[in-house]
Amino acid sequence: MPRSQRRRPALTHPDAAEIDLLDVLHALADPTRMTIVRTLRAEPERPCGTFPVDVAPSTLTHHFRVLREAGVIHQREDGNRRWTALRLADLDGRFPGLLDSILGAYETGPAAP
Amino acid sequence: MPRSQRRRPALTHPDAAEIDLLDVLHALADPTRMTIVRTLRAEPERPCGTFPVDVAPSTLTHHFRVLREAGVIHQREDGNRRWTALRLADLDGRFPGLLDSILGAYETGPAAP
DNA sequence: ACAGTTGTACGATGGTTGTCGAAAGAGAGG
DNA sequence: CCTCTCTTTCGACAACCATCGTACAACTGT
Repeated sequence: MPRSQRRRPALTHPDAAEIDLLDVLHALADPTRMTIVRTLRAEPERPCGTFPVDVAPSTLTHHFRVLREAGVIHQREDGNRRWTALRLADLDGRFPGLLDSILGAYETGPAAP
Repeated sequence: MPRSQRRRPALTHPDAAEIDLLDVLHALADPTRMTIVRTLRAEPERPCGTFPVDVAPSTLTHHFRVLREAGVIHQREDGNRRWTALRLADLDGRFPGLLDSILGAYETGPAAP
């Protein structure tokens, strides 16, 4: 039986119209989550365990939930893996240009010493 | 003796080059602070006590410190008052277009019910 | 059936945060 | 001097958050 038919808490994603800006900002205001989002922009979809972050798996699950409940990422199940993708269209539909602006600002580089 | 010469902890503002994006995002990811910044964009400078927020004065002081240490606002003392202003030029110099993009996104309105 | 892989759930923990009230400092004005 | 206004500091509190280890569940392969 595939996971999508299991009797377990399904992956909850907010509607595009329900995405709250403050939730998005809070989700992005964390170095680990920012790394996840940046990695995800370069590649359309990617399994959970393949992100260049240095935290425990359970911590990674926590960060994915924060991003998912904020409406930043989408996760789908496929066999044993959970594929993660940016909700680019939804985010850009609700807040045009915002994600590019924030990610672009991040590329400007860290603060000077 | 004016306040600027007092023996009290001076107002510390980070250098423009030291402004960290994650700190800015975290500072803006709060409804009270977002209201402060939005109010500040409409008016160039404004005394502390005149913001349309519904929190205790000590809480307001706390939020001003978060915004100031993130480099979002500048505060100067004048007699009995503390004038607060957006660091628009510094912010836009470091992260061009970012603040407009975020505030514009906020004007898009709250999440649908 | 069995072992390996992938990711989650739970419980705990130390740190951070938003909130407030009470007290106090500093200036303006009488 | 005394009082009033504006704002801060301190101490406290509950809530939240990032982190981890352990245990577990589901799928994949042999």
